[in-house]
Amino acid sequence: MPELPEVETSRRGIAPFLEGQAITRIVIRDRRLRWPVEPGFERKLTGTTIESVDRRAKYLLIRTGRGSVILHLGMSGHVHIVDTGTPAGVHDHVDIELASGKALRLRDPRRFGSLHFSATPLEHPLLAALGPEPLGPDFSGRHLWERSRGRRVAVKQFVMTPQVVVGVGNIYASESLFLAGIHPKRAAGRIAEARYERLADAVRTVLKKAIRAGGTTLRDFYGGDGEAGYFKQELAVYDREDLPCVNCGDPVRADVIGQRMSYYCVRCQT
DNA sequence: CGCGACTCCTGCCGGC
DNA sequence: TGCCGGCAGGAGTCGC
Repeated sequence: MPELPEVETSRRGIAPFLEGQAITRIVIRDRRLRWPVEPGFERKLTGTTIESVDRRAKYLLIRTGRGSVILHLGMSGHVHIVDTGTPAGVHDHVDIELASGKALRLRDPRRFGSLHFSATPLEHPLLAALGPEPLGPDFSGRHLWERSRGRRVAVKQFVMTPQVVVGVGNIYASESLFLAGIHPKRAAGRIAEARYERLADAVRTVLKKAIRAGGTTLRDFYGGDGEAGYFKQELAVYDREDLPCVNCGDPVRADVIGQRMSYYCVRCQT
């Protein structure tokens, strides 16, 4: 669920409920996330007022007068707005209760997500070394080309590295490489700058499209329907093993690259 | 430093 | 129908 588009969709969904609200109480039912939630987390935030909800990479940043909540949803995390006092499910680990009577609730069955507090979140060790935002001004084919010189890893793994560029997860790596016509196993250091320009364009195109589809997901999300994937219909290769390539009709291949399942067209991607 | 393997955890799906 | 193995949209960490 939490690809960059879904995190961005969540941000847009929750921000109106949070901004300007005082935090009245924080309830943590299970501190065992990817890293244990630090003692004193609640104390540092209770009584402060939320100024904005931002996003950096796949991290949500809830900014308050005293510092920021740094929230990562991992593989299975969701945030949603509930009325304070709504009974919590087994995997509803954290509530941030607001003066309005609403609460931000974090649900994360696999507990791969994380929750931190920092006065200077962009300098936090988890965020300090991150690469550029794919939809921001610092991301380009030139950037990918420069960073990939001398690298022998498969380009798919390269483009999924958060220190290279953030927000390109397993789905969008496959989709972007298909759109750019680049074979996912090709060594990152052996791809010309012009092809990286095409890849950068493809990443931007795919992510923007997914964010638009994510807007639709949001309604389902709040309706408690889960994220019945409307953007799933738009996927060209991901999860389409043996189905015809939308471009040439050859069967889509599925293959493990760097311990992650990958999908591509042998004829269209070189 | 780069790279590949491993790790955390639960839910769900397909196959038998 | 029920059980079981395998796999899942992330990414830090470790050993070489």
